[in-house]
Amino acid sequence: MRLGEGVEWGLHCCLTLAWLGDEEPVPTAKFAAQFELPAAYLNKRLQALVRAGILTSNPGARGGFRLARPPEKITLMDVVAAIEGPDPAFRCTEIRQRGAGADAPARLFQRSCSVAAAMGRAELAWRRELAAQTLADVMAAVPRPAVEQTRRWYARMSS
Amino acid sequence: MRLGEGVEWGLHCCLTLAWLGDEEPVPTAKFAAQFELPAAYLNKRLQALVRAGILTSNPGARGGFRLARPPEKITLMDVVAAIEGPDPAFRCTEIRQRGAGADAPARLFQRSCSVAAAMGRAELAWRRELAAQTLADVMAAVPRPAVEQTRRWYARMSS
DNA sequence: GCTTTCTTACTCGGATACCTACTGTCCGAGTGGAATAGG
DNA sequence: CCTATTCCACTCGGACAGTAGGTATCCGAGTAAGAAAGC
Repeated sequence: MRLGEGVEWGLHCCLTLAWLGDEEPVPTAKFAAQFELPAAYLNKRLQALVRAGILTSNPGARGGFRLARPPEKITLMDVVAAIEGPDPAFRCTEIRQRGAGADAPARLFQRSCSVAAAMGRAELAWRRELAAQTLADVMAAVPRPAVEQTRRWYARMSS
Repeated sequence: MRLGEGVEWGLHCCLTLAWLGDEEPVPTAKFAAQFELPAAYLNKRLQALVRAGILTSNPGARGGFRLARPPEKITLMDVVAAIEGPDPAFRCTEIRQRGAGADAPARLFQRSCSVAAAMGRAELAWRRELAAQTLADVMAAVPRPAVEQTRRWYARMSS
């Protein structure tokens, strides 16, 4: 099982937007320079966040991305779902109904597969934990000097 | 994010072994027939379970797989970890240290990345939920007639 | 000085290539049980 | 009837091909800000 790199990128970009405040939008190129990432591909991921309503984008000169709502109202689940998509990690293909179960009465399969149910409970726990943490919570865990370092870097870049 | 199909296959095979009892080992071919799966590939996954100490295998005629310990002592986490590998789903690549953070004092990065820590908490919740459920628990959730159906199928195959 | 036009820089969105990892197949080696031959 | 040999079915383990999805790049279209030209 693997989460795409885009999740890490998206979270760090949102975090950067959060502590830069809402003064001016940040273009993809700045994020790409900050983290040494491929700009075009990063842009694809940020667009996914826009489609999910987490970011807003402004075209044209001095355009870029902003948070669509305050960091307290953006959960990690929002970001992960926006980038990874809505599909569950475990996908039941109903192998119980194939082969040996093919000629069994359909009544046996009305209740959902117990294996899928158990895996689903675990995944639900994961989603709940993600939904319980907001961008603001993560911000609070970052030491002040690191935040200042980023702020200074952005101030230097915009001059 | 996606879990490989092997997880579903492995769980169903273990479950089948659990309620067939420990009378005689089940070869890969029978599992493959039961679920209509490619035998050689399924065998690869079962070997992974053997390496992890969940199953034991007997070579030679009338050989096959058995559970290495009773179902109460096999958690879903054991099976998932054996097949999916030990790597975490979210992998922190420390992008905070690249670009803008490259010339920052190393002291800023002694504490682990807050984003990785938050994602790690969610993943821990997932693992805990998996570890809290044993094969015996999942067995208990399967209706009796479905179990009988499988038992009959195996009885018919071994004759 | 004010308005209009033009230029520039940026985002958006799609099309495309690449590459990793998952899926699937094949084959030779080794092993244990059963059948067979010999005593 | 007992023992030893042979044979067969099965697992083991690795090598290798195919495929789906994630990664990465490029380019044209549309848009907003600023510069330049005209009134």
